[in-house]
Amino acid sequence: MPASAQIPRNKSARRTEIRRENERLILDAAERVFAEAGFGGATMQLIADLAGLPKANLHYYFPTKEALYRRVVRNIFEIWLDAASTFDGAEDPATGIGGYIDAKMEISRRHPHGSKVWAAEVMQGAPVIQDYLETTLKDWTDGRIRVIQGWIDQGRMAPVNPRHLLYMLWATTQHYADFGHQIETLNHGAPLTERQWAEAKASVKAIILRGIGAA
Amino acid sequence: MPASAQIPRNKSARRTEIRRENERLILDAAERVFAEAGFGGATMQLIADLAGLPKANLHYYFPTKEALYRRVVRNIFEIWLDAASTFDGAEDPATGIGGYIDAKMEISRRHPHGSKVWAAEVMQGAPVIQDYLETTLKDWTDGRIRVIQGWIDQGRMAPVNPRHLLYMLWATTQHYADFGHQIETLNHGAPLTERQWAEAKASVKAIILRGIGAA
DNA sequence: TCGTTTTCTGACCGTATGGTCAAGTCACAG
DNA sequence: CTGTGACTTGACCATACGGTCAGAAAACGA
Repeated sequence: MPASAQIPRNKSARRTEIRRENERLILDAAERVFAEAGFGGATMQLIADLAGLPKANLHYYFPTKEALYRRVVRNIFEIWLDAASTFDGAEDPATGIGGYIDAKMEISRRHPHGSKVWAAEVMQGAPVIQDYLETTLKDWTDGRIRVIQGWIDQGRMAPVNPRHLLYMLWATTQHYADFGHQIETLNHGAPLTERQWAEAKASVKAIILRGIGAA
Repeated sequence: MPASAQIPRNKSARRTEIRRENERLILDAAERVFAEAGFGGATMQLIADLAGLPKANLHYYFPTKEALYRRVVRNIFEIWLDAASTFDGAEDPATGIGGYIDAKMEISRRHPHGSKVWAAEVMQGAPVIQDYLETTLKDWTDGRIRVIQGWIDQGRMAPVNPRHLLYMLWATTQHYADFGHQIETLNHGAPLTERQWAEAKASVKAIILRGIGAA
């Protein structure tokens, strides 16, 4: 049993690995470039350089610039939807909404590029993900509105408009990603520290939870 | 005194008029195209078509695409700063912050394109207006934080972090412009009605003012 | 080792875009 | 009416970009 042999568990494990690794490199680079330059301002050459691959290689894995962009947007949308689960298990608004704020703030912190790509896509009229807005997002929103309305009916929180509450949650949490550069500039040009992120989360939760009478 | 004479108050009033009118046409078209396609995706040809002028004429009034873009961004920044005045005259937080919310919501409604251009610019790291962030915006922010801190010290509102309160105000109000398309999609594809805008404003004010203990 | 399939890549192409220019047209002062 | 200078515009140019392709290299199964 020679130790030199590469352990190909199943057939062509190495090739699968290569493919996965390169797609990862390309998607990471693309997310960043799309975020920093927008779809129109991004160039395949720049993405290729950042990924450390020749441009032609990008077109081997992703046929067109738009296909690559689609994948980037879909990825962030899925991350975004995952955070939604926080909402579901909760019994009371303080836990459910507080947890949702924490989860979305964490996404803003961990995936600032993806967040910006999503924002830019929506701002430009969602040419690529309009169907997601009309189906998945709409269903999710309607469901969450029902949950909030339930809390209101049970007297667990003030009778606010659930839809606008949701918009406020989205706006406030995403702001820390999308306008991160502005926040950084107003923070003497330095990124928020661990402590400052905690302060931000606490502030947002404090104002909103008290604002809906669930503090 | 022949009535036919064009009343040129000062010299070459007609030419001044032509220039002003054309710059207006170009800036309006540019604001919209930059908002819908981003700086990189916008083309001078598209802006020219929308303005109803030949492309070469755009370059007569604005030497480069970037110069045109600069003007668009500066314009929205000035509108944005004007709304800030609402903050100043107020004695108590309910009036000051409530008025600021109204003013910024109104800007989101009246200038959705400009708002998006501004957002995209900041998201991309503010390559054009970085100096504004570091000077004007920073000064304004510091001043307003002092005002809010004053209210807190006087016991007129809860001791929230003034900076994060400001961020929340910006985020929430701009959301109605920047994510207007998403909001419209979730509103059965229709723009918000007069009544719905009023509801939005009222909801935002209710939650925030109660959230800071100024309701 | 050998043939097959997948991955890699430099060179190339057609097009679209920002910008230029020279020859016009028009406003207007004298 | 005429000269001057501001405005207009179709035609043009250089460049950059998305995308293609043919052939080399590497991985793989037998």
